[in-house]
Amino acid sequence: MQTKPRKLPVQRRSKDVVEAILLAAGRVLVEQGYASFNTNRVAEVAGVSIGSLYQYFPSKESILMSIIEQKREKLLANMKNAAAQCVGRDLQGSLELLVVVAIESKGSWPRLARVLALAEHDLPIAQAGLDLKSAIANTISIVLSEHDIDHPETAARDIMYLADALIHAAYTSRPTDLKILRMNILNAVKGYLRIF
Amino acid sequence: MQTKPRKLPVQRRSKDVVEAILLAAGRVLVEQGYASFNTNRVAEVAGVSIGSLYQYFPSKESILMSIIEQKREKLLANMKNAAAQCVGRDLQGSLELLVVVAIESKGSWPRLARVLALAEHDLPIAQAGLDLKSAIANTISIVLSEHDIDHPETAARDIMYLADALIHAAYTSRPTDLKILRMNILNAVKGYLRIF
Amino acid sequence: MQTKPRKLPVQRRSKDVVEAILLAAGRVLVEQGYASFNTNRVAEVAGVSIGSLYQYFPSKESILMSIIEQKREKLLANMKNAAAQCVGRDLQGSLELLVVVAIESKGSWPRLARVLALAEHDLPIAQAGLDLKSAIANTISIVLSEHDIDHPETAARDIMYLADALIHAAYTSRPTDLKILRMNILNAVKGYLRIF
Amino acid sequence: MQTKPRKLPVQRRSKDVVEAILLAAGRVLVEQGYASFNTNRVAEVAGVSIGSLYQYFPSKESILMSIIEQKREKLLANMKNAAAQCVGRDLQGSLELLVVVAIESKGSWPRLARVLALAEHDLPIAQAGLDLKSAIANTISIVLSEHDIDHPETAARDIMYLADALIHAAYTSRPTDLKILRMNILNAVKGYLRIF
DNA sequence: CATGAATGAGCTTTCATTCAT
DNA sequence: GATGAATGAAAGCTCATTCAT
Repeated sequence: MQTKPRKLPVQRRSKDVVEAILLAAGRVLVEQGYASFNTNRVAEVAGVSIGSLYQYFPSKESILMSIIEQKREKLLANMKNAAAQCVGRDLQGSLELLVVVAIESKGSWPRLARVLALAEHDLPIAQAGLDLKSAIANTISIVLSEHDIDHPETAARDIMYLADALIHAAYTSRPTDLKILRMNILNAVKGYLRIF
Repeated sequence: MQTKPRKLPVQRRSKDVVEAILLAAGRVLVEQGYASFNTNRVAEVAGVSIGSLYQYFPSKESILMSIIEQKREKLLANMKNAAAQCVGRDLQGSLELLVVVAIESKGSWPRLARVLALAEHDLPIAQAGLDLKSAIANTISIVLSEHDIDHPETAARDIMYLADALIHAAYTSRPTDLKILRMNILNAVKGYLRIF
Repeated sequence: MQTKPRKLPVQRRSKDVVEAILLAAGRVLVEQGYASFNTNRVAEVAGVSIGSLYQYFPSKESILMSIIEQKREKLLANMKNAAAQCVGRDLQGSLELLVVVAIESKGSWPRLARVLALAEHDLPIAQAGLDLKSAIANTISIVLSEHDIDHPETAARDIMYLADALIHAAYTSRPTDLKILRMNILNAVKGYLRIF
Repeated sequence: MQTKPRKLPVQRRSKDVVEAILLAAGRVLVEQGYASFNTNRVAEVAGVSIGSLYQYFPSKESILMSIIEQKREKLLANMKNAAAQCVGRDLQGSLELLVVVAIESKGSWPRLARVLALAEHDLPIAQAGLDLKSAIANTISIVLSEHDIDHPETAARDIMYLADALIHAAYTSRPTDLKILRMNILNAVKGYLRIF
């Protein structure tokens, strides 16, 4: 199974098509579920012919991978940005920044995040995706190290999962007060790190 | 789509068949992934004819639901048992008990637990499964109420997700020290509840 | 494919079972349609195990054939009886008698009669059923001969179909006045035979 | 169950495929019977892949419906045409015209007509098919009204069934003299209508 | 004989992918 | 490049029939 995009979309038009496909794929995943996710549907929703879809994505799986990478790249960028702003702050302030970014990122597509997690299980390990995940964890880990947290890598990973879980829980039930959510995550993280 | 078991396995033999199917389904989910989960494969792994599978499960989805219910029923029983032992204890001691039970339950099939949690979103709402989830949350919620925790229902739900996330994170990377895992969860929970 | 009943039901109990199966088969055909007619369903509706059903009917088709034969035997008996009473009457009176019998026979299970008539084409030619059909036509044909009708065999056959068609038409739309139906059939038959 | 054609065959090629499928379906129905009618067989006989079949027909049933509609549309057109030519004629002449059309239509596929009648029993009520049936009856009914026949709707329906029955009877036995068939139907109809 | 669990061929339908236009 | 009709492997599911109990 091919999983790398068949060609890099260099031209303007190509980029639009790729973007439309990824958008449509996200919509299908969220609205119809992973089991109903199929290339014909995606192409239709994207307003693109199935032939064109295969021009840019060599397989169904490659579409999923691309979405995952896309989302992770964005998250990584945001996280790096937040980490940069952490310099000079205390740990509590730093965590706050990171949590806000996490909520903003996942919170804007909470259902998609969940479906992608399911999809990732089914995918052949895509190094690109894993590398991004590591990079994100690493970004957090560096912030933690600067405040002398033990096992910063493990802690970073745990914190990511922990935040994800609470964000998901919040968006699963109805109306979500983001302030409270932020506070809850922060408290859990601080508890985990034993900062009181 | 039918999702209720077609005939209740009353006889010994039937119970064996149903058990074999659920076991096989779990193996397929864990070893081959959600996308490869299909009735033919499950029947084959279970050593049962496809016809027999459909005698007991009216649809592919009903198998998933049954596993989820089975696992949740066991967890609920364990949780109720733990909750009973919580009477008279302080909050910290109670939480410790509950966390241990959660780790023991999910920890014995961590990968399956994860796939099921994610797969659930792809399923038509199965009231039985949801009810069990509520019942579990409720069991925790009652313990929390006895110690005057605010919003015990929300807290109970969040704690469940939080614990799941850290258990999953722990089992995803390799060797897991259960004591440390327990402590980490407990700390996060205590932080979430603002008990220091 | 086996089509003859596997054993003649000599004992009382056997007769009941056979009767129950034929009755159930008729109900299934009428209520669920030919496509939904299957041995498991018939056995269930009959309150008989699928094993027992196959004790008395070697195949699905044999059940259909048996119903057809059963109904035809009854019709044949009634027709013969009517034909006997025709002796000495004029043609018009004779036809009236036969038409009344036809209406009474088909009219008591019009929907089933229709399905069976159509289903018969799907069956391997069952000599028993065909023989009965011929016998019925023959009974009519003899009456016709006695009044010097040309081509009495063809006429007999045509009259049968003609009557069936009008009976079916009548029962397809709602409330049916049997007197009018009888008159209509009689008029058509008389027209066909050119008796005015 | 889907029953409406999935995509309208606008292009030349599509039309060919749809036509091939309907033709093949008719052949299978006639040569192998309703019970042996299945999509794989139809696709094979049509020389089309099973996938293509499902591009144009969303279900097995939709194929049946399409044949029924196709045949009825043709019959309706012929009937309307005949009815138009009836203007100014006397009743006897009008009936003759209609009977000729009926014989020509049904007579060209007598066995198929029968199987379709059986199939129709199993189909969810397809409004299109029913409407066509009504339209045909209505066409006849209008002709009858113009000659002051009582209950023209009922009479129209009865005549349709009556003619079908005699056509079927004629084609069921061997060689059929169409002139005699026409005369027989006409006589029966005239008898039914009490025109002598 | 009665039972009904078990079987598996075979049917319906879907969907990833290709390729002629 | 774009298109979308066509393909067919593969999945979901049914049901006629058998056979161990």
